[in-house]
Amino acid sequence: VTGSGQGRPPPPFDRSVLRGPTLAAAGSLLGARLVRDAAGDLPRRVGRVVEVEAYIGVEDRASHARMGPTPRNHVMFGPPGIAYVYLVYGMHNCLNVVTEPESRPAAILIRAVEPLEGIVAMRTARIRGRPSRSPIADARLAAGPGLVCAAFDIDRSASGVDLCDPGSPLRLESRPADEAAPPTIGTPRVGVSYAGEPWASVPWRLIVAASPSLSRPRG
DNA sequence: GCAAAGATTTGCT
DNA sequence: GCAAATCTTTGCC
Repeated sequence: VTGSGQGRPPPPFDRSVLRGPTLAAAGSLLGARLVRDAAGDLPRRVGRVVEVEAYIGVEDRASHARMGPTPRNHVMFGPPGIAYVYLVYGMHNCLNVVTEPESRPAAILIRAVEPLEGIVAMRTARIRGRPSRSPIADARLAAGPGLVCAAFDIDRSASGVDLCDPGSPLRLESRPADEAAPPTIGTPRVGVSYAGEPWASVPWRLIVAASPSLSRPRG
């Protein structure tokens, strides 16, 4: 029905892209939107994906899938488009998007998003339960894998959620058609030196180079 | 059954 | 620049 306000909602992220090669999917994910629907007092939160990391196959010694299916990582061995959320260092949650066909374990870690909507809600979620001293700049609200989950209220209960389902309160949406694909570059992944070579050095961290919301270590 | 390290973030030296 | 916070998962006995 035309003229009835918003028009039809944006399409969810294309699952067939996620079913394909993980590095290509990771490139397509840059510029996409991470969306958390409004809930209670909190309005809708939207962020533009600007930093991701690929973890591909059991042979990738940096991947949680390297030891085969376990209670923690079994989602990685399932169908593409599903969220894999884990707890790291006993305190930070990290959000991944499962890729490639079922039984082939691979995932893309969402390392940083640029806040677009619901910035107040993101700041509220970041500060909740901790007396923050210095103020947080808008662009830095989700500038790291643990911070993305904190700003969007994502924890392990979201593991298994279908991020390509338009009805999911937490989901991915495609980059708007009127927005150009951002220039991107690849760099080594962060915090995986334990994996040894070549896994510690492969340039599977993809970033929107010009973004002010990249995670801290590199820019 | 226990010890060790981890796909991080923050605050202090 | 470095170490603490904090707890789950993994590896080895």
